[in-house]
Order: sequence, then structure tokens, then C-alpha cells
Amino acid sequence: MIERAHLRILREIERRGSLTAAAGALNLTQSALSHTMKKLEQGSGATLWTREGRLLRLTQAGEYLLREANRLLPQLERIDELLRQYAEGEKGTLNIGMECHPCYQWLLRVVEPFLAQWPGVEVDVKQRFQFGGMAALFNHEIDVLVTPDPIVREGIRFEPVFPYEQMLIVGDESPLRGLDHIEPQQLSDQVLYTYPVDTERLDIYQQFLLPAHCAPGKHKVLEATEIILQMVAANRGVATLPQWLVEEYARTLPIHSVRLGREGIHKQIHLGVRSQDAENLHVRTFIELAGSSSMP
Amino acid sequence: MIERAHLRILREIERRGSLTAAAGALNLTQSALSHTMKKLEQGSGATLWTREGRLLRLTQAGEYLLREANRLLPQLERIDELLRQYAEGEKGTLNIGMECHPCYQWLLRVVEPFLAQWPGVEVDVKQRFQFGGMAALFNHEIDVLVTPDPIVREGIRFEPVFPYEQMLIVGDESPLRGLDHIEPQQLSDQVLYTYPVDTERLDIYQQFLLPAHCAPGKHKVLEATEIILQMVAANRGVATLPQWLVEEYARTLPIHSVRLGREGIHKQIHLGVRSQDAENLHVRTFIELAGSSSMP
DNA sequence: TGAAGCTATGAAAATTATTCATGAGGTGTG
DNA sequence: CACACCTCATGAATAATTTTCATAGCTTCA
Repeated sequence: MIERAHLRILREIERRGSLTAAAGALNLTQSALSHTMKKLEQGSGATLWTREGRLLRLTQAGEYLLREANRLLPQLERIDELLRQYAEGEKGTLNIGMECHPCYQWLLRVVEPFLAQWPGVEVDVKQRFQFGGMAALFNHEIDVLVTPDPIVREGIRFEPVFPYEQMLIVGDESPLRGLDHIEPQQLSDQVLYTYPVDTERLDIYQQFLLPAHCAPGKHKVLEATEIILQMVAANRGVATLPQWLVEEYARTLPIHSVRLGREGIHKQIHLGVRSQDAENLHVRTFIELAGSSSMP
Repeated sequence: MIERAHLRILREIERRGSLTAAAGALNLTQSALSHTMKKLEQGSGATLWTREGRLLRLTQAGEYLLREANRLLPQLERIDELLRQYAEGEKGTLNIGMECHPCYQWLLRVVEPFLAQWPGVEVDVKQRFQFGGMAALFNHEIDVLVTPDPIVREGIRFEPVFPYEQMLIVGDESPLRGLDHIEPQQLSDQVLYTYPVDTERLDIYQQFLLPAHCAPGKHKVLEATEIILQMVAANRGVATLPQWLVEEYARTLPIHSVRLGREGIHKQIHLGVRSQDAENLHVRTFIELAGSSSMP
């Protein structure tokens, strides 16, 4: 019934004082305005104004509608503007999912310039997914997945960001300390600490132990990276960590890294996005910033 | 840019889950909705939803717009409804102007059933007018003028409501007390109290004293009816009052009424309204209630 | 009293919205 | 896995609405 046009006409009549002037401001003819408002009057039954000589006097209904116009039109105009901002990527939320537990510090270094570049955009980081990061990406729970294990799937596009080597870390008193590399068998009498994830997602199993049909002496899981490191530092067992993180923690903790196998386990962090979002401005910016971030 | 139709479509899509179902609910075809929304997307640049299999998934911009739709549509619908109420006379404000100082109590007896009959309508009473009641009526400051002195003018219609006789009131010890009537000369040595209005609007001057080229001994003005009455009761002077009010006050104050001249001064209270409002439902009701109110 | 300004209105023209017809997927079932 | 059945997008045709044009009626002002 009542349309944006009616509100605009009424507001402009108040501002300019006459139908003719309002018509000019709206790039329409006086006749168009007259017809439009007449139709509203017929539809609602209410008279909006009466003519007195050459001036229009708003009725009570007209005054009421004018108040509503002055209240609602700015809101509609704000919607137009925000829609444009969404279109330009100036507004929105980038939901980032993390499947790489130790990558958090690296992520913060990417998010910082991203936020600076897109002041209107929010960033949220999620680290727990009921059905895994890929499912979360499909669900639209997240828009970007940070993972060392890309899964090729229709509709998802992965971009490599930086390579790293996964290392074994041992304490000061470990017999493995100082070796050039270790073989799978050498873990048979060790306690292995990992994050509490499926062994299918643990490279030390998939790429090192299982191919050699080996297993660690014992496998214990812990949530927090810091606690795992404390355990290793206390010579209570061994763990794996990206090389770049070892360097960081080795400055403050008595831990040492050893290559896993003669060739080592070489990994790469990937960013996964839905193909349909790949051209999205936020997403592109984020991937570019991630790619150019100083390698950790 | 954004129109009510867009908001309606989006809300209906959310409610029904599909474009087709939404189209049914809006009595349109699926094609119409698709075209309409596509046009909005092209105009704003923002994508509102993406197809995933057979379901539509709102983008962030779409979610935003949906929130706005759920917020704004009820407001627009309320406007439609209120406009209809204005049309039906179920809503509005009746501004009543009083040029008859002592009529206030009578007015209250008319307003009461009026408010009961029109629960959505407000009543406001004004008693002071910078340029007089007629001007206020022309200005739309008031919608109804209660006055004993109708002025015939184009665009204003008057309806007589009830007749009354204007009486002189005197105190217990007044020499005029108990007379059948008085002549103008008999006021020459009296103090006359009136409301502070132009003598042109005082009947005792216009219809009694001036035709006989007389004047009161002294003329003092007071705002409040009660104070005037106190003065008369204290035998400090005389005043005029409608007969029906004398009866009321005489119960509690030592005052008495005397006819002004052999024939008395006979007046009639009128209601004035703008001709254009004469058919207005509120106004008609008010006039009818006033006419049928038990004579004071 | 005449010129100029403003609005309302009917008819014509222009624009916009809607439908129709169809195609391109996706879903589910036997 | 083929087939029926959905759903949505799209171009062209059609319907409806909006806008303009032309004009008349009033009012104001000099």
C-alpha cells in the first residue's frame, strides 16, 4: 500500500513547500506526484492534504505520514548505502576456520593488515568443527579454512600459502637428541604427545609410522600446545611441531628438533575457500595477504 | 532503490523456504520475484543469495536485508493500518477552542461520551488565542470553536447548541437584589467585574450599556470565574453570568441574579467548524453530542 | 483585470512489472 | 541410473502502472 515513493513525495513537499517544487527535486512532473498521491489517498481512504489557495495544508493523517517519512526514509537510504558497501566488500564478516593448531600466531599477523585494509569488515576465527573444517566450509560456517591437509573437492579451492617441515621435538635428556634424523622404529619405546585429533590427520602416523608398520610406545593426547611442550621439556615424551614453531619455543624451553626420516616430512599450509567466493574481494585480499606474509 | 516489494519478497522467501512458495504467498509468479530481485541486485551491486542445489542460501548482504525486512515491514504495515484508521475517523485529535469562559463544565459533559465513542481519538481544549477564536479556526489551531458570538464568514459553519440568558449577579447586600430587572442607568454607580476581553465581546456593553449610552461606575477585570464570584459575594461589585451557571454557584455562594433589561439578554452557544470539516466523522459526532447534551 | 503560479485531471505515451514458455540444473525413487 | 519431479533463471511477450502532456480551475499579486 504505502510505498517509498509516497514517503519521498511527502517529505519533499514539506521541504520545498509545493508540489511543483517537490516534483522538480524528484525529477518528476507535478502531475506525476499528484497522481501518485491521489492513488494512495484512494487506496487508504485517508485525505493527506487539502488545498488552501495555493498552499497545501497537511491533514492530521498527512502530518502523521510525514513524521513516518522523516523517520523511515533515512533508514531506507541507509540500507541502500549498506547494500552498496556489501557489494564493494566494504562491509561483512570473514569467518576463518583453523585446522592447524599451531598456526594461530601466524594468523594474527595476517589478520592485522587485513583489518587495517578493510575497516568495515569483521573477522572471526573458529577452531572447533563438529564435522571437520571441510564441512564447516560447505556449511558456510566459515569462509576460509586454514589447513595443512587440503582435500580436493568440487566447489572448494585451495591455495598453498607457505611450506614447512614437520619435526620431532625431544627434551634435553632424550637419547634421540642431536641425531641427524630418526627412523620409525626409534619411536617404539617413546611416549608420543599429540593434539586430540584423529590419527588420520596426524602426519607422523600417516607419513612416518604407519608406512613402516610401527607405533609409538605410548600415545597421549593434550589440547594445549604449551602443555605438550612442557611435557617434552620435562623429558616425559616426544611430539611433533612445525620447524618454524620449534625455533620460536626453543628460545625459552629446553627442546630440540630432529628430522623425521631421512627426507623429512614436508608440508604446506593451504587456505581453502568455496569456489563461488574465490572472487570475493575480502577473500581475495585475505589470500593475498596470507601469501605475502613473511614466512613464519 | 530498495522498495517495499523487495523486503516483502525476502521475508516471504525466508518464511516459505523457496521462491516458488513465496511467489504463491504474494500472488505472483516465481518469475516475477526472480526478475524483481535480480533488478535489485543489479542496482545495488550486491548478491543477495546463491543457489545451492534447490535451496537458496542468503549471502551476508541478504541476511542483512532480511533483518531489515523483518524490522521495517511491520512498521510499514502499521502505517497502512493507521492511515485506514485516520480515514475511518478512528484516529486523530479533535482540537476544541473555547471562547465561552464559563462553558468549561458543560464541555466536559460532552467530551466524556465523545471519548467513549471514539477510543482512538484524542481531544485537546485550548482557551487562549492570540488572534481570536475565528483566526484559530482558520489556522487549524483548533477544529471546533465553542462561542456565544458566531461570526458569519465564508468557510466557517456555525451550529447553535443551546440558548441561555445572560444575567446580572449581585451579592446579598446589593440594592439591586430582588429586582425583577434592572435598567442600564442602575449600573452607573456599580463596580462591574468581567473577564479580561475586549468590550466588543462583552454583551453587557454591546447589548445593554452602550445602546443606552451608559457605563458602569467602575470596570475591573479578573481572569478566574471563581474570583469574580467571590468579589460579587463580598458585595464588592456585580458581574454577568449565564443563568444556568448562576443556579449552580448560588447553591454555595450568597449571590443572586437579576434580569438585564425588561426583556433580558438572550444568547446562544454555537459550535463553529470549517466547512470542509463539517462532514468529518469526529466533528459530526461532536456536534451531535453537543446538541443532544442535556441543557446545562 | 491580466499575468503568473499552483494543483487536479483525463488521455496518451513511456516505462516497468508480470507472465509465459522454456532451459538448466538438482533430488529422489523404483 | 534413468526418469519424473522440483526449483530457479532468463528472454520475449504482454499487462499494468507510472509518467508526461495538455489543459482547466483557482489563487495571488501587481
